[in-house]
Amino acid sequence: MGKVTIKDIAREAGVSISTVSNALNGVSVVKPETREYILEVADRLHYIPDLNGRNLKAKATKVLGLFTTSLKGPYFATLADIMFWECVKHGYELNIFVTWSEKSAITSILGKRVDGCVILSHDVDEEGAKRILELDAPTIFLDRELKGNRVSSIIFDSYKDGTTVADYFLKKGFRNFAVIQGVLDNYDAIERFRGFRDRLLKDGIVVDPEYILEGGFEREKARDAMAQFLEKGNPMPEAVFATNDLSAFGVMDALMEKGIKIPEDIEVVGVDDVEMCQWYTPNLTTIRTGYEKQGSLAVKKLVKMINGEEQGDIIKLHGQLIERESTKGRG
Amino acid sequence: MGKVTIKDIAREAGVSISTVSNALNGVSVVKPETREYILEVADRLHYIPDLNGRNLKAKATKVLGLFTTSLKGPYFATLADIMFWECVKHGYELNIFVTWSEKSAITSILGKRVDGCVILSHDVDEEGAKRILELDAPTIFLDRELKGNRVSSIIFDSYKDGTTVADYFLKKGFRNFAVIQGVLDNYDAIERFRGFRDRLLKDGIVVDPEYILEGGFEREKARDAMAQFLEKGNPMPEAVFATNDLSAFGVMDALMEKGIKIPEDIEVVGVDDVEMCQWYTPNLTTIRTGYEKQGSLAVKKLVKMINGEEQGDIIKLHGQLIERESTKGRG
DNA sequence: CTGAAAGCGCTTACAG
DNA sequence: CTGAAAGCGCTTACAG
Repeated sequence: MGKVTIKDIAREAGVSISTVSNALNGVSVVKPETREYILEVADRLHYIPDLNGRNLKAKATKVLGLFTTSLKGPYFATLADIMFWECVKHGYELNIFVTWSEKSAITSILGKRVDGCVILSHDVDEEGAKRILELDAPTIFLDRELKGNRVSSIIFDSYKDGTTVADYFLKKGFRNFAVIQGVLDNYDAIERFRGFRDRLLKDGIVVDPEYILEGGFEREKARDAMAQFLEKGNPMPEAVFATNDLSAFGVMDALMEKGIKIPEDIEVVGVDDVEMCQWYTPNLTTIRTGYEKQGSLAVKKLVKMINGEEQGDIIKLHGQLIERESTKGRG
Repeated sequence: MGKVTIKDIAREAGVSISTVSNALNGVSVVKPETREYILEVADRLHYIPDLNGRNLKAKATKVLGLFTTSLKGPYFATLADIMFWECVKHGYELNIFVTWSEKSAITSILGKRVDGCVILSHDVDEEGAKRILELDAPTIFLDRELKGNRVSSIIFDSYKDGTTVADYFLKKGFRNFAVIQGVLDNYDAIERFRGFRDRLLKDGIVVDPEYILEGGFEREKARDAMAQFLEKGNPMPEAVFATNDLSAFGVMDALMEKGIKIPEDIEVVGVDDVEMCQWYTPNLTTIRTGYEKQGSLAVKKLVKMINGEEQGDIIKLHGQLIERESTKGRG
C-alpha cells in the first residue's frame, strides 16, 4: 500500500510538515492559498492520518466507548443507535466493545483509545468499578449507582417502578402474587423486585417463596419456570409481576399453553415497554422506563464531564405505567 | 491521574526502558528474575500501556473492526457475539463501529486503528468498496461479492435460496404469488427476489407487479404494505414469499387481522430462521441461512488473510428450507 | 542478558 | 504566515 504521511504531503507541496499539520487541522494561522493547495495535495495522495500518531500527542481522541457484556437483549440496539446519533451531534465517534469486565474499559481509557466510557454490564464487576472511581476516568454507568468527579450514573428508578406495579395491583384488590425475577445480580432486576416486595409488605402481604420464579430476563427461561410452577399444582396467584417484558412474554406463553386466560384468570405486568408489547396477544401492560432518554442523556452528560463543564451526578429516570389488555381483567 | 509510562517503571525498577518493554512483551531474552520484578513493579504502579505509542511503532493493533449501518435487525447481535468469541480465540479484540459509509472503515484501517474489517452495510457504497479493493486492505464483505488479494466475501447464496422457495411452491402446484421485497438496494434482498422470479419464469409464470410489495425487511412496513394490498380487493395469491422473516411476520399480522387463515387460505415463507419463527402462531416456514457460520468464518478468514496465509475468496453459504406450520395448507 | 539510540506519525510551542 | 525542533510512549535493531 505504501502509507502516505504528512511528510509525503510536505515534500509534494514544497512546505514543512508543521504547515501541513496546521493546514490539515484548519489552524487559522495558515494563508488560505497555502491551505487550499495543501488540502488538494492531501486529497490527491489519498492521505489518511495515522490516528496513533495523532492521539499520542493530542489530549483527546474524540471517541467515546460503549462497553457491554452482550449486544443481545431487547433494547440494546435502540440504545446504541441513539447514542451513536448523539455522538455525531457532539463531534464524537462511538466505538462499541463487547467485554466481560470493566478492565477493558479502563484499558481503553488509560490506553487513550477513547476519551470516555459508557458502561452497561449485565453482571456487575465491583472491583473494576471501584478502580474507575479511583482513577476518576470520565464514565457513565447505566447499571449501578456510583458517583465521582467525572463519574455519573444514569439509571432507572427501578425500586420505584416496582412499587408502582405493586400499587397498581393493590388498588385492584389483589393479594396473591407471583414474581418473575431477572438476572440475579442485575441492578434493575434486584431493585424492581425490592420495590414490589416492600410495597406489599407495607400492606402486610408477603410473597410466598414458592411464587418467586427465576426468569433470567429471558423469554424461554421464564416460560420454563412458569410451566414448572404450573406442574406443581399450587393455587394460582391473581397477578404476575415479571421484572422485564421478555420474561412476561415467556410467562404468558406458558399460561396460555395450559389454557389459562389472560387477563380473565390472571393478570400480567412487565417492565421496559419493548415494541413487542403492542404486538403480543394480549398486548402487555408494562412500565415504560425511557431507555431512549437514557442513551442521549448518557452521551450529553459524558461530553460535559469530559469538557469539565459538569461534575458527576446520579440521575434517576422515572418509569410510567402503560395500561394494556393483559391487565383488563377486573376493575 | 498522572499517567504511568514505561519510563516510570524503568526508574522505579532501576533498569532501562528497553528492558521494561521486553519484559512486558514477554521477549524471552530477558532474565526471568528481572522480568518477574519488572512485572511486579508495573502491576504495583497500575501500568496500562498507551495503545497509541504501541500501535505507532508496531505493525499490528490486534483489533478487528465490525462496521455496520445499524445494530438493529434480527440477527446482528447473534452475528456480532459469535464474531466476538471467534476473535478472542485468535487473540484479537473486536470493535464495532456504526457508520454510513465504507470511508469510516478505510479511515480505521489506514489510520491503524484496526488490522482488518468486516463490513455489513444495509446500503451499499460502491465507491468506498472499490477504494478498499484498490488499497487491498484486509476486509470481509458480508453484503456483496468482491474479491481481491486480501478482500473476501462471505455471503448467502441468496439467489439459490430464492429458487428453493419457488421450487417448493411450484411442487405444490401453486401458480399465483405475492412477493415482499426487502431493502431495495440490499444485496440479499435483490438476489432472493431474482432467484424466485427467474425460477418462476422458467415455468412461464410472471409475478404481477401489483403483487410485488415493498416490505423494507421490517415487520411494520410489510404489515402496512399487505394491509394496503388487501384493501384493493385483488384476487388473493396462493402463497407469499417474504424475503426475510420479519416481513413475513408483518404479512401474517395483516392477513390474520382480516381473518384470512394461514396456511389454509394462503401459505407464507420467510428467510433467515430467526428464533421467533418457532414462537409465532402459526410458526413460520423459512430458509435457514446460517448466519452463525457466517460470523465465525468471517473472523477466521480475515485473520488468515492478515497473516498472509490465505488469499481472498468468495464464499457462498447455502440455505436450507425449514418446513413449519405456515405452509402446511396443502400437499 | 541489558542499555543507548533511532524512529513510528503526528502536534505544538517557539523563532524567525 | 512558515519552518526547525522537541517530544508524545512505545518498539526494535544494534552494541556491548
